[in-house]
Amino acid sequence: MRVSKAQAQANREHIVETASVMFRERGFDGVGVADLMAAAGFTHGGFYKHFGSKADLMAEASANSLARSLVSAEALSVQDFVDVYVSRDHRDGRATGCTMAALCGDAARQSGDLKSAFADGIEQTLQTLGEKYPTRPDAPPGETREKMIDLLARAVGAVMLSRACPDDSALADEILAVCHAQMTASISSES
Amino acid sequence: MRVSKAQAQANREHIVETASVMFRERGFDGVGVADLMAAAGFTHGGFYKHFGSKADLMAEASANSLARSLVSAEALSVQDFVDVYVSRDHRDGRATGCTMAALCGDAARQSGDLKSAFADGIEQTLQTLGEKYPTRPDAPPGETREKMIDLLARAVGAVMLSRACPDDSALADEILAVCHAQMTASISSES
DNA sequence: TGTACATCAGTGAACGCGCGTTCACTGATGTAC
DNA sequence: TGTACATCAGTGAACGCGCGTTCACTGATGTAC
Repeated sequence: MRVSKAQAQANREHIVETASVMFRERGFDGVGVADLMAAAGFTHGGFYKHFGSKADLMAEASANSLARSLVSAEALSVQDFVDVYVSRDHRDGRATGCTMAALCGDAARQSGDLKSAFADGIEQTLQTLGEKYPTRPDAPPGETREKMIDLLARAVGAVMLSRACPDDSALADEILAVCHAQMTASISSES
Repeated sequence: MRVSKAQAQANREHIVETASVMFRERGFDGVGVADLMAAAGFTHGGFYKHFGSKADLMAEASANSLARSLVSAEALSVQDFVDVYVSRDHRDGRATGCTMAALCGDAARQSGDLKSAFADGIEQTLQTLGEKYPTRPDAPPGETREKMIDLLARAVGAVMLSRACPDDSALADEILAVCHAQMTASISSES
């Protein structure tokens, strides 16, 4: 049952989108090709008409969701980013949250292709955040970038540590609340 | 071939130790029971004489390496901790480095037992770091703990983001260098 | 202290199962005339 | 525009393989007398 070119392209995009959600929820190893294709509404055999291997899809789905997360980031101030990112909603919504926080631990053990996708995503995030950050007239060159790198590491670290704690533990919430406050203080002391 | 009680206990500890290294290197899903037992010098069948399941060992190995990492932390000042932790050596030595940075992404998807081990490890680390941190006489209660939570999140986030970048990328080194400098500035501005 | 027997850490074959991947097949789409 | 044929997205059975776990067995250790 051949399908129109446009439909095939739409199906492919739907598979990538489904994969990016499932990978964030369960990790790369926690999602099987058959699992994924069933969730997308297909049988597993057709997978290899679209992708060379599962590893190829992992890289493509990661690149996709890393780039996509910036769509919302572009509309936010740096303080808004912190509010949205270092929050219980984000911590509890792994499947639709930031790909860095969901998968950077797994990415460390993957191929260069996958890591390149992550590096590109990190770089784009730093650019987008930097453009939203108010710069002092006398600021040394690179100061904004340095602050954004530190801010991103704090945000990712806070969410990941909070997620590693039991679901209703006080520590999980404390990590988020404390890091949110400290990051907010860092931002406002500059502007 | 039965083995003496003391030998059996030593063998068990050796398996836990081997597992904690292999899990940090390859992730929980990347290490099979047979793999692990072979690396420890045994055949796989004996595994269930020591542990109820692979998940049980995952929790025990995590608790073990989370507690063990404090042995070195106890001898360090907070600045020494930052120097050792936010470094290329640590980033490139996943197998023998901090369990939080190696496995907290995986921990988020595991059972409550495993997450409890992580929460305990985080709590112990915060305690140990806090005891090393100089407190101002007029500091409000909880200030030290808040600073240590933020510091730990920054350290873990920096190492994990750096590890997610391709092996020889400039960005991977930049993240470490920038976060190290920012964290150092945060520490010295207080003492 | 010496003997007889129960215990149990470690062995290695075997279990069912799900994995990533391949392949012959189907039939609607796209194309050539 | 209509017909004949090639293309190829999607199907579903099948592949070899490694997974976590079980089990009958071995034989040195630990224990009871």
